[in-house]
Amino acid sequence: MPELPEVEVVRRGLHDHVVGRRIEHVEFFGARVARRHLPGPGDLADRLHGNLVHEARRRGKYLWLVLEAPDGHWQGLIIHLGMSGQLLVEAADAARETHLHATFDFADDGPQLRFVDQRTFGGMALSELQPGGIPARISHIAPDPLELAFDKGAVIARLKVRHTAVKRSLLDQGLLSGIGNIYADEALWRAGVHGAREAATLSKPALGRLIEHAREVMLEALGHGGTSFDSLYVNVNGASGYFARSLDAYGREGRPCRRCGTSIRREAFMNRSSFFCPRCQPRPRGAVIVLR
DNA sequence: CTTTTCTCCTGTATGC
DNA sequence: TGCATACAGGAGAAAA
Repeated sequence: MPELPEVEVVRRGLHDHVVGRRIEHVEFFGARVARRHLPGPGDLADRLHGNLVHEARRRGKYLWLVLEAPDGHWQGLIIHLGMSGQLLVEAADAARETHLHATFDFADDGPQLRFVDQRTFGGMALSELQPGGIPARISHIAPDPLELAFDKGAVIARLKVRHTAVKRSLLDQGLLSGIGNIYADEALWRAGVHGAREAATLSKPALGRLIEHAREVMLEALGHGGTSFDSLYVNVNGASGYFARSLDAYGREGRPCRRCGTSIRREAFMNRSSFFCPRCQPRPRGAVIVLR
């Protein structure tokens, strides 16, 4: 499940292996991955032909390649990995993956870029670039906590008027981006806050600490190459990250809390699993937020 | 406007 | 062994 650290690892792979190269030929297998490009995959492939890759950028869980078309027009190719998307750099004659959706060949003798996605929640789309360099199509995605543009005070102010669960707010990519289910649970565990707490009921300092924990846990995960539970998340060379062994809450149901020894619990929340320590993260009194 | 629910997808695990 | 069901969950559309 690629979240910010995992996507950043992939971005660095694109920087190392794709930036500076000219796209020669793109092929899509099926229409699903290019579904957000309304004219269809054939049109998208045509529009990518001959583009020079200037940069690989990221905001939250979104990646984009900064491209210069043959006519001098600059544009962004947005790539989202969804749940199980992978970008792999491989020799053109390497064996075809089962869920291969796209191949990019370049105008050099170097390796191919492939998009492989089992669940096909991922996708690609072209977008104009706004003055700040952010693609217009993801202008609704808020800055992530690792960006210079991230304004912690502004995020705290918006959380203070949110009448919904604080975990739901952490997952809201329009409020702050990059956090998914794993790092939300980790940040909440570190902060000692139950995810069902109404965001507005937390003090500003407590909200600030929560955001800081989210930032720190994602930075640590990045330092370990990201979190992998299986072969679904890998870097462009197909290797897994090893932060999973450092997780304190996510996936640790029934195992002792590393802080107090209490058994970690798992509960369904927002149609997802939430892992928390019932002692360090007490359920909000009065339970204003409905769990389902 | 804010908040919640539904839907997309397929491999893996589990129960009967 | 086979079949049904639950689960993993990001994000956008639609509904409330």
